[in-house]
Amino acid sequence: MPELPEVETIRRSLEKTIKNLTICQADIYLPQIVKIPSTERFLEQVANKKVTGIERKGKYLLIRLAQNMTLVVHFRMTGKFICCDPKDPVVKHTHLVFQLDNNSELRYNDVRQFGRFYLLESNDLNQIPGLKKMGIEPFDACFTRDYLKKHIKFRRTKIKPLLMDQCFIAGIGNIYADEILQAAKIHPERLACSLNAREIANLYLSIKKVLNKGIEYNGASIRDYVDSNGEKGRFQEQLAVYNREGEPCINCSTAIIRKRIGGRSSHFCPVCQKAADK
DNA sequence: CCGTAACCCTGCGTGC
DNA sequence: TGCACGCAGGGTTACG
Repeated sequence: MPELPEVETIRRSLEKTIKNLTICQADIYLPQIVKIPSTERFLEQVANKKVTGIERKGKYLLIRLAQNMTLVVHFRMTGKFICCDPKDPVVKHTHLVFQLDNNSELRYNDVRQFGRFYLLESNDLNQIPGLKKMGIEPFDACFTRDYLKKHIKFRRTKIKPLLMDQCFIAGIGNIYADEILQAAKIHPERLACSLNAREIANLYLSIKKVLNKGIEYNGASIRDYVDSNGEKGRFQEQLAVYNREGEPCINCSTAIIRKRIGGRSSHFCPVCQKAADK
């Protein structure tokens, strides 16, 4: 499930493999993957476009093309790119194929079919609601401890769902939210407005530290995430709480709890991450 | 503003 | 061996 560190890893690998290549043509095998424009216009407009750069905003990947066009990709749960030889067998769940001018192919594979593609003029990206409403980038210079403090103070929601709210901060999903709260020693059900200055400072540092570590380890390969060269990440070996229900806490050996919070399964240490008194 | 739930979809684990 | 079922998960949308 590509979150910020996984998408950043994909971005970096694509920068090496497809930047400055030209897309000769594309084939769509699952039309619903392409949200904007129609499949016909998509195929027509993407053909013969040079890839000029690859950027990331939150969990979105932005493939910049010639003539001021941008191909936007959201991987959701199981989407991935595969760079390969055209002769390589087309594996199951391949929904989109781009033929490149160096006789290679970039294939989009997505078991759950939740991922989405958009092809737009670069100044029209606000047509994608998730980009228009996107919150601050955790590595933006404007994201400071004071910024976090200011925006957290009046929110009467639980801290974990807030961390995962893409309108609040961009790029944090279920895995990294659990890991960030563990690092900050904050219970996921604490109300955001109840955090004191010390806790907000810890949370701020933990957001940066955990996301940076995720990038450093090339993302987490839970289930079957791989980058566009088929490389697995190693962050899953560093997880302190996620997917560790019943296993001992790395600090105090207490069994890690799993609980549904805000409709998502959440993992935390009941001792290190104390709940607020009711 | 906040919480809950449905929806999209397939693979996998479980129970029979 | 195999079927039926429920669950997982991100983001969007609907509703109270």
